[in-house]
Amino acid sequence: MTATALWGADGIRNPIARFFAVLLRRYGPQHWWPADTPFEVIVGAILTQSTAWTNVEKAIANLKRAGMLSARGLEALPEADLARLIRPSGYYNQKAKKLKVFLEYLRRRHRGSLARMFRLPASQLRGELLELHGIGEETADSILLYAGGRPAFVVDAYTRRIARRHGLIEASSSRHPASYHDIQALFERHLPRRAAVYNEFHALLVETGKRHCFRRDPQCAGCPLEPFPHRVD
DNA sequence: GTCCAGGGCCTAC
DNA sequence: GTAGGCCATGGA
Repeated sequence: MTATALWGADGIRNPIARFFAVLLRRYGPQHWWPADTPFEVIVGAILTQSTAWTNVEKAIANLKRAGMLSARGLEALPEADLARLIRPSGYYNQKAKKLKVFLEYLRRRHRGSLARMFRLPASQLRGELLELHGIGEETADSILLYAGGRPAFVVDAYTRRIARRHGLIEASSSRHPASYHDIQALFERHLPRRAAVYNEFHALLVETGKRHCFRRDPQCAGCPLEPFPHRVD
């Protein structure tokens, strides 16, 4: 995937497309999501909530080592044992409960089959996932995109921060900060509606965010993205 | 010791 | 509707 293939060779008009091109050139394809199966993606999406991925890797490795990284495996595991195995990912009691809630939903609603689950229209599936305790908008979209291959742009803390600092979203009057939906709609409006594009872009935003876009350092030293505010409608 | 990470829920105003 | 507290480990 190249930016010119996506937007044509005659120059890239919108800042969002330019950001994508710059990041792809700088960091290359990110090969997300780092998981062997869609089920592993979903487990990872829950475990990575407000948690460094390195800690999630340890938890996933524990589950694999125990031979439990499957719907059947996790269902057979008492919640306390599950919590113990995922301990390195933090918030382990909360996350054990969240995983159990999802497993219950998968079994009851889709007879335990992810293939059945992903047969639902994306908007309906998103709505059902949001009903579950422990799955909010970002996790639901991560599941749709990275496990289901659906074009749902994922908005995470880095995406928000980068969009704000680089002027892609309105300098939020603190009374009306841009909502998840606003930011998602902004990106989706300016990108080809393709899962592969959303996949790569979000991964690249996280990569540059981890490197340059720190919470308490608006300097963003070394950031490859254009620093000045943009008007994006 | 302090800060932060690929959020989400709950409660109090 | 939204700000603030809570959940918790591990690396920098």
